[in-house]
This record gives sequence, structure tokens and C-alpha cells, in this order.
Amino acid sequence: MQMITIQSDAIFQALADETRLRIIRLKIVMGDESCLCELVDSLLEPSYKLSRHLKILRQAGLLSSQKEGRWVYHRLVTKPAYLEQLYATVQALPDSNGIYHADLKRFRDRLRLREGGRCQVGIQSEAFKTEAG
Amino acid sequence: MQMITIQSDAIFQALADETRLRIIRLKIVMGDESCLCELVDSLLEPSYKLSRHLKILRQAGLLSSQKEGRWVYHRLVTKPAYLEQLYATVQALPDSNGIYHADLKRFRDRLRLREGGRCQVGIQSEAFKTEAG
DNA sequence: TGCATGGTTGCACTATAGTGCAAGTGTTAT
DNA sequence: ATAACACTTGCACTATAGTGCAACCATGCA
Repeated sequence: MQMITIQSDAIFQALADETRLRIIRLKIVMGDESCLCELVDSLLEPSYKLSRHLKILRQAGLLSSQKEGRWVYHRLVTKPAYLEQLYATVQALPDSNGIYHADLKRFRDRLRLREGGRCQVGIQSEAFKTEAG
Repeated sequence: MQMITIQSDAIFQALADETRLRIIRLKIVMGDESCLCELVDSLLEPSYKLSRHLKILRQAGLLSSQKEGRWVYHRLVTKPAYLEQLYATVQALPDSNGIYHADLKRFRDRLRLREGGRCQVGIQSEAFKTEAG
């Protein structure tokens, strides 16, 4: 089920949050799809928080999500064309405090844990592991 | 007095509002500078509302403002370069309900009231005239 | 000086958005 | 079945954002 009328400001609304911008920037640079636990280990934010931000990005039409077993992979939506243009702009924004660079480094490290191009492990950062409850 | 650290998400925050997007879109297309009363007559929104949105756009670094007598002229900021890129993206967004087209028409009509390239009259739309208080 | 006028802002109100906790869903492995 | 785990979500709370009213400031003109 999709929205019929897409509000232009909803796209900017979606990017008007630092956590969501971090997610989008990561995915612009890396291009690849990624699951939630990889993002948790890259951004060092709790899974429930990222899960909700991912949902917002999905609803804004910037991400598409696909379930594979226990994992859910998210990827950037690139159509219509102005989205590509938007991503180029996002990529051109200054990394004022080096946060995107740090995210990217952790993300690259984390991707090495994949096997066959697919995530095989859960959250690695101790502080953000799901409490077995 | 300017902010030292510019938050990237502040730019998107600034565009995450329909009224502000309408202002920016008008100015992207028309290029020219414009005063508040011209915007009131173009967007048909009360002056106090637009005045506040203009302030937010100014603080986000998207507009610069200059006072000339009783009028304050606002123009788009075009540096750094990614702002031009951003405006191109904004211009590419769909005009889902024709609102930008309508704004633009009223704006063009309103510009005809200028003399010597400068606004000489106040708010023309009856409903939004400042009540003489 | 007085007043109309272009524009701004303090205040109160309301709506919305982000967060953490804890409980929940669905899938895989034992 | 049972447990572990990747991910999601209902609830309560807090912070922030948008709005309208009315008062205000600043400029130009009679």
C-alpha cells in the first residue's frame, strides 16, 4: 500500500534528523544493502532506535526493505531521478565533526564479518546487544 | 554573529515545512529578491507567519536579508556550492497539487506592481492586510 | 509630532517528533 | 518443544515546532 500524494516536504522531513542522515550517508557511500545489526554496530545506536528511523525513511520513500530469514536488508531507493540528485547533495555536505567518517570506518570493518555477501552475525557492540529477555 | 558548527540536518530541517518549501521554490524559479509583502500576496499566508519562516530560513543559511527603508528584501544564498545543487533538487520535485504553480503565478502578477525594480506598495490581498492597530 | 505602514516578536496553545523501556513477532537452531 | 536471536512496536514521557493573537519596533510621510 503506497501513498498516492507524495508530499515534497516529507522527503526533507525524513532527512531532518541526524541519525537518519547518518544512515543515508552511509548507504550513499557504500551503495550496498545492509541489515539492522550492521547499522547498530556502525552507528553505535540501539536497535529499537534505528529500527524506527529506518521505518520513517521507508515511509518517506528513501529506503526499501527486504526480509531474508532473520535479517532485514535495507537499500536506497534511486527512483525517481531527483532522489539521485538529492543523494549527491547529501554527499556534498560537510562532515563537520567527523561523525560520518567514523560511521563509515566502523561500517567497513563490520562488513568484513559477512560470509557470501550476507550478514551471519548479530550485534557485536556489547553495549547494544539485545538483552535476552 | 554566526554559528561556528553548521549542522547538516539543519538545512533539511529548514526545508521540512511546506510553507518554507513554497518560499524557496518561488525564489529558485524567480531568482530575484523579494520583500515580505510580495510573499504574503503570493502565498496568501499572514505576514507574521511568513516572517517567522523567513527567519528560520535565514538562520539555516538559505536566505540573506537586507533592509531598504520600510521593506526587507530576501534573496537565496548560493554558496557553498552544494546549496545550488540542493536548489536544483528542490526544483525537480513534483508539484503534486499545483500549489507551486499557483504561487508562481501570483508572484509574477505581484512583481508587476514594482516601480524601478522595487516594491512600492504593501500587502494587497485584503484578508492579509495588517490590521491598523 | 503624529500617524500609517512594513515587518517582527512575546506569549499561550496545540500538535508532532524523538527516546527508552519492556514486551512482542517471526525465524532459525538445538 | 525450547531457546536464542534479529527485529519491531505499544506506551509513557519529554522536547521541539508551528500557529494565532496582539503588541511591538522602525521607517517614511503629512
